[in-house]
Amino acid sequence: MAKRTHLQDSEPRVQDDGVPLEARVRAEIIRGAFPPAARLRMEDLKARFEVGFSPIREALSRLIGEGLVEFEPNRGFRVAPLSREDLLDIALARVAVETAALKRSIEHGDDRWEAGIVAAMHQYRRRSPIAFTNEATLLSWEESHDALHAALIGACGSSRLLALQRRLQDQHVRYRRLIVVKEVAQEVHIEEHEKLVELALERRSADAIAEIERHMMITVDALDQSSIWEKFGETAG
Amino acid sequence: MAKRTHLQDSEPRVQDDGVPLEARVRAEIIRGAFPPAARLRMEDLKARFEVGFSPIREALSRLIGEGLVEFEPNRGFRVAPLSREDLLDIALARVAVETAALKRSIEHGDDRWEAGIVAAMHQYRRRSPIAFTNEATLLSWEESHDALHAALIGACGSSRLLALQRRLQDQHVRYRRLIVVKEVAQEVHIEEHEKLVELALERRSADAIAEIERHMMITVDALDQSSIWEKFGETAG
DNA sequence: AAAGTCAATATTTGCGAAAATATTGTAAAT
DNA sequence: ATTTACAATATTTTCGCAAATATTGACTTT
Repeated sequence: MAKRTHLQDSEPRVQDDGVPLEARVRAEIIRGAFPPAARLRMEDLKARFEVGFSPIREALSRLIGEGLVEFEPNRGFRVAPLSREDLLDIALARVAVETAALKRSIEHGDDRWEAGIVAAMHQYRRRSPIAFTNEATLLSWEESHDALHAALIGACGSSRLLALQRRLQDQHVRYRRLIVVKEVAQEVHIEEHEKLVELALERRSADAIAEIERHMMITVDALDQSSIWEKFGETAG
Repeated sequence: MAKRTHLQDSEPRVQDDGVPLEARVRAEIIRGAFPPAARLRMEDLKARFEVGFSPIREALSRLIGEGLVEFEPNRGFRVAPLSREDLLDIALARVAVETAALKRSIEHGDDRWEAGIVAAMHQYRRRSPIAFTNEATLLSWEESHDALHAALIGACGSSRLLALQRRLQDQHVRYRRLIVVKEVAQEVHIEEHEKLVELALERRSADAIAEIERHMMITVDALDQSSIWEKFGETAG
């Protein structure tokens, strides 16, 4: 008889089919369904996603490239760990990618680009609630927030810069989800984006870039003020 | 730490086998062993690399994230296609990543960083031959060239920027291999790098960045002067 | 005790058959 | 001649077992 090792029965089976397995696993990781650095045992995943070994290994292999999963030969896959240092690295890389892309967008963007930003900003404002009562509200807000950032660089004309921004943002979201978002003062957050949008539309490249650099530290600061890093055994250097 | 107190009596085949399959496939693709956009049939790869389906699919899945392979569900994998537009995109993204990393390196680099650059420049100069008579000469030159670029940004302090640079460089190399490198005037090429090294060591950030931006167009220009794009059916807009 | 040995167990990795899906080729209908 | 239908073929994709490797634990030796 197979011996029961440790069951990970906290989360029920994920069923959403028709969606590629890779997307499903990615969503689970970003959502934080697995603890950071958790081992991803094949048997567990097989049961959870109700597929065989091959598709799972393939999906995880893809997610390595997205920075969400790590791999060591013969020792399997694990969720990418979280640390303050890593978050700083993400913020750094995002600044590099996103400022370059924004600069180009500001140079080349037409009125369609402008309209996209205005629309995204509107939706983001509308979806910023007083409080996050349920998960749907949070997800809706997050989606509009990320869409605004995407709209701002939408005219950069580089598929690679766009893809990199998306990838780094996914990695960033894992950290954002660690804080009870209540802690993020909504008014201030909205104002920052309004400022950023304004600068972009006025084609004030340098100022917009400076704003992004500042903006990217929000998550770092918020997490520093919580006591999250201690939980991960981080020395927070 | 895996301790090996008693040796295995038969040392396994160390030839190709010690190298992970992913690295072998990547090398083949970068080398141009498969034509751009070529379909990668499972049976073919299985025969070529002498492994089963699973390891191949896994390796290819990883290479998607490196931008060397494309995938379409139920239609399999293919080598990432090449085009002038794509090369411009790579150059663009490289400028974004590499200038950000170089700027930070110049700000934070210590004498160890400087020494690394000087050493890399020396080796690069030594390995630049009058003519590329055989493949080994080419590979040796390429390695030293890429190592110099890595050394320049080595003190940027961001593992993500370093990884991105490496990844984009791999993609870039596929294009560089298209030209008979003879066409690249060696003296000019060396001089450009000497200039770049000089500016970096003198901590002239803005000038060094401008030099990189200019430098990144070399491959584009060289390929434009050849008639490569027509071969790919490119309109070369 | 502490460290080493070795068997028992757990887990990952590779393999090829079989299922699922796409592509091609042929013939009938418009 | 062009399109449609459908069978025949080719290819991808999944699955579970078996092999390879890592981990655990009980037992011996120093």
